[in-house]
Amino acid sequence: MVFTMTTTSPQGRTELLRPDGSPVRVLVVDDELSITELLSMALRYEGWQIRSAGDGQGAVQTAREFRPDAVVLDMMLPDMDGLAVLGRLRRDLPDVPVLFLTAKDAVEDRIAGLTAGGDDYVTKPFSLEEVVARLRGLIRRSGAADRRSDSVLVVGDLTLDEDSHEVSRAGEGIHLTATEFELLRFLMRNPRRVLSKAQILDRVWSYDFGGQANVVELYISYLRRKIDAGREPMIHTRRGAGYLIKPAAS
Amino acid sequence: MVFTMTTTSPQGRTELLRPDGSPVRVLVVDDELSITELLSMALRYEGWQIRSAGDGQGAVQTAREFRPDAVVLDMMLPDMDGLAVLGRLRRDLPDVPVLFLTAKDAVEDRIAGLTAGGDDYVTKPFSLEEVVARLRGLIRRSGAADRRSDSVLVVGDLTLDEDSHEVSRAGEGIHLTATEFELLRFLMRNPRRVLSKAQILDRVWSYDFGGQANVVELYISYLRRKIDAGREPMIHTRRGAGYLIKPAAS
DNA sequence: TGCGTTTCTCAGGAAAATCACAGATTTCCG
DNA sequence: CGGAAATCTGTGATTTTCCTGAGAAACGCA
Repeated sequence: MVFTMTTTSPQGRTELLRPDGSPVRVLVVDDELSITELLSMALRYEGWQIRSAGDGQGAVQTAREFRPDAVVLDMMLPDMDGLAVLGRLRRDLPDVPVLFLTAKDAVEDRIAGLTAGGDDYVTKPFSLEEVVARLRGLIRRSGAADRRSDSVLVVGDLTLDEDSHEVSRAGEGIHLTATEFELLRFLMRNPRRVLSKAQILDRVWSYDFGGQANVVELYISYLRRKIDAGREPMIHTRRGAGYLIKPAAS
Repeated sequence: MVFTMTTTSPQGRTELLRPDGSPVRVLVVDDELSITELLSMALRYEGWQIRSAGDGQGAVQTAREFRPDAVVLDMMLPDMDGLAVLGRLRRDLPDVPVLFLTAKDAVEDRIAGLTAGGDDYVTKPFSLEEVVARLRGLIRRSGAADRRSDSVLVVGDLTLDEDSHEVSRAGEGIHLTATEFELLRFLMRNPRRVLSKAQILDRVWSYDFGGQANVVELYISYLRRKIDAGREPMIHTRRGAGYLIKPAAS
């Protein structure tokens, strides 16, 4: 199936659509309600259609009739092993890409071989930006074989490549740390739109982050040094509201 | 049949296509479900169309109607000998190339005779990179005999010949061990793209590897000594994300 | 069998990234 | 202009991630 990119979202964001123009469908499987709720909300915000399940049984059943374009699957389910669920899912939907959720320390053993099939995983606790980015990648790549990968975000003379993790402004390469990269990606995916510190914290930092809220200020400061240094600034503060990024020209 | 190479895959990777533009078809035959699953997933990711069978009977039957462009065949099947299956397959598809899967300790001379006919084999446990590479080779050669050049990967002044296993940078030959070669091949097949340690491990090491994840770091270190030694580095670390290779120029 | 090569584990150390804290600076508003 | 609130940023502690030397074990080959 070929997914297309359009910029017709009400937010003015780029979003993925199925060939018939209907929204992408994602199935979320996790036994913790708080996680499925969190993910459902974040993914709906992407304009996707979400269905969720709390166990393997439900997952297989829902998948059969919902026919999702991608699945987010917790490896630790009450009724069956993540791999068993995967097997059943694959029987009905042979090509559906799967994003696994796994505990930080359980990573190495059972994930073996899974990323080789084009699937991917994130460790708990994750950040929503990470999940969304990985899902977008999976969905994009699962599409028919003949489309250019549109993995580059552009705002003014600033570009960010999600595949190579390369960032450059006015042609000049810029090195960013992992957190800086995710923050900039979030900003660039929402250009000209004010994002509150709370929103940023919720999206870019993992859901169990317990630190001081001013990390956002700190990382905005880091980004400015690297992105805006000496140039016309692109990152702006809206005092009392948040931050936004926009092309330097306007 | 002549297969053509295009670079239009969503990953920006080179991929094989049949003359009519339809995907290459591969039949996977193994009695262990986990193996057929693993291979199916990995080969689908190459953009190929996969069908699998769990025994000789099913293999012959599936082959008859699926008409694959290549077959991956475990020599150890429950119902019939690998040779018998081969014979039957050849009756319907005289020219289809076969990649044999064999146990490490299996008698090699039996295989040796078979591979003389343009077939090939890998021993279990295998790495996916190896299987994919061999299959690509078989399919390519079964098509037209005269597109040797396609077996050379080039990134900047670094070249790697998948047929002769020769590697050179700036014209200077470099000796690599088997593992180093496979790692470099994987990197070079995905230039300018960040590959996580998990992806690399899943692809380059055999599916039953149970060791420490830092072998990847170790072999990256080895490669750097040989590839980047003294020169402008081509292998880059994206801390917290993975590694990527790109031409020294940019 | 014996020797050189290759693969891999282990562990120390270096480097980088993350973040808390607090003082400096800016903005807003009366 | 003055003060309060909000934001910015320098410093350094802590944690995470990565690199690589040394050596053990497995392998390949004569």
